[in-house]
Amino acid sequence: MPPNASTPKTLKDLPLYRQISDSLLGGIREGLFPVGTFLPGELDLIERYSSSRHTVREALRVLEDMGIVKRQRGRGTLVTSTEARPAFVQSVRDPKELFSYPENSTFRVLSEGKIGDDDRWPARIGHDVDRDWARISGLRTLANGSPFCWTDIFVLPAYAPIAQQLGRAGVPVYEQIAATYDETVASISLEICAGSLTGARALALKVDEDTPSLVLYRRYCGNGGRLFEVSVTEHPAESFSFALEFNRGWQSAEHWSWSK
Amino acid sequence: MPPNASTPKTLKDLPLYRQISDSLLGGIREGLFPVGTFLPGELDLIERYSSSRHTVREALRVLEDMGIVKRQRGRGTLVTSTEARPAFVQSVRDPKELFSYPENSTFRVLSEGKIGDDDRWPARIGHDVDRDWARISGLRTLANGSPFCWTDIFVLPAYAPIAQQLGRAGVPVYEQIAATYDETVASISLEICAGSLTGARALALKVDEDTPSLVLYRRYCGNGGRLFEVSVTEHPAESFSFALEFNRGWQSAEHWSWSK
DNA sequence: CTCGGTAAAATGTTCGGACATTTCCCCCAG
DNA sequence: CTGGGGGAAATGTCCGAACATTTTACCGAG
Repeated sequence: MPPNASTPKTLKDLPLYRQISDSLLGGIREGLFPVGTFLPGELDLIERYSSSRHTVREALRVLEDMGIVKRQRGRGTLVTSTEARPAFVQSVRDPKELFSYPENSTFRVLSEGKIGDDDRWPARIGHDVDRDWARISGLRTLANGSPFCWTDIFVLPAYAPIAQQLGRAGVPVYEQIAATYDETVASISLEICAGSLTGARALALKVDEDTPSLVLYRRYCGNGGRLFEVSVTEHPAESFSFALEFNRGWQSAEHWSWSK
Repeated sequence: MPPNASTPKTLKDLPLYRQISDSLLGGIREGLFPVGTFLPGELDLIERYSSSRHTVREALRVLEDMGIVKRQRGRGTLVTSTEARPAFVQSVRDPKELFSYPENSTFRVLSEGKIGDDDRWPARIGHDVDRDWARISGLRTLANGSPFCWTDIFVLPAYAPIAQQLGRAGVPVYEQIAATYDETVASISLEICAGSLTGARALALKVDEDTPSLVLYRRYCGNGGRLFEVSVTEHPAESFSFALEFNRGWQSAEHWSWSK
């Protein structure tokens, strides 16, 4: 427990419009502005927070993007929810962040297989890589109890040396692998990070913990957007987003079975 | 074919920032600003469009929300895609819009059943309604080839008279049904519209075309947000969003089987 | 050649003001 | 009681300006 319990972890100097949106969200959750009612008008909020209209509107826009309120011209700002719509599109700079998920997230192993066994993976995958790929697992991710995306995880133990190198430098390995997969498809991104699996993930994938591996995440989110923009390198511009051809039948029920 | 082919359907007077974002998007698609390059700086755009920075930034925000560009402080505005991330969260005022999907959308029937046969539907559903519910079908919706959401469609032929009434007035029927389902769960919305199914949908649901029916759409999108806010009434504030309890196992593979 | 600092460039944040458009509600005429 | 008009209220659009923060690139000292 931190010494000063009342201060959030990163209070710092949040922008004013973020402070206002946080304040309003707090009021919504405390029942000050119940769902179904309208928030005070913008001019009212300007007085309450001694701010400008632009800043207040920016705060309201944050809440709207979160799915908390819905603004309607001529009517007002309607409170529609107390919980934010999960924002899964985010950028990560550190591979560790790939393992951080929203709270209350759980994972379930749906299926396992070996690359090549599966009609999901057409000939596009290089045959040399094919031999080394060890394991595929489809994970269904549940955020707050609701499924929101699928994650296919490929572990390449044979690439352990490269993985260690990737942990430090990154770029060369990326380019090496990027050359293999040079086709890009929207809304599917292939993500790479080096590390070792631990805990539930290692158990699910039946990989020894702490075994250095090159892990490729292929994520698909129903929203159609890239779930992550991986920037393990120091230069975010070089974040790779090469992708596999998306087999439209890849999620047919034959492939998915609950392991319970 | 329209008489004047070059004019969009609703040119009207788009806001300036929308005109700018459209112009920039056009340039991106024409190759003026290829994916991976940076857009001109904001000050540059201000000169090009003889506008203010606020308006230019608003235009860039539109593109960012579309997933076309990614803005990075201190670096610039990076072009990341030529195609917009599907924006499925929208409001509809006319029930007919519920039938309008993004272009290139297709539907596949995944399973059929009768309400009550399924553990997905707990006792929360009133038994009187239970008898009248005729058909359930789960549709997987593919937008531009990518699955993005599931739609459960319930057709209630027994409600045909009410459906016709709903087609005109709307509100009373809403209230009548809303009284039955009074619990609200986030991210799941039950949507109602009256009409008749035609074409592929009628075929998929094995319902005669043009049979007046009360159709309930229960949509779930991986994004966690309501897919539609249905406002068939004249007062959007009364748009109904009552919902069913979300059974977390409802998408287990046992229930989903491809019909091919 | 490497490291460090510094300046330039780009987006982010904030303020102030003005007018446009939509919605809602009251009131009055019929 | 019904319909329409008009005003009030609320959000949307747009302009101008200033400073803050981050990133990049350059350049000089060692």
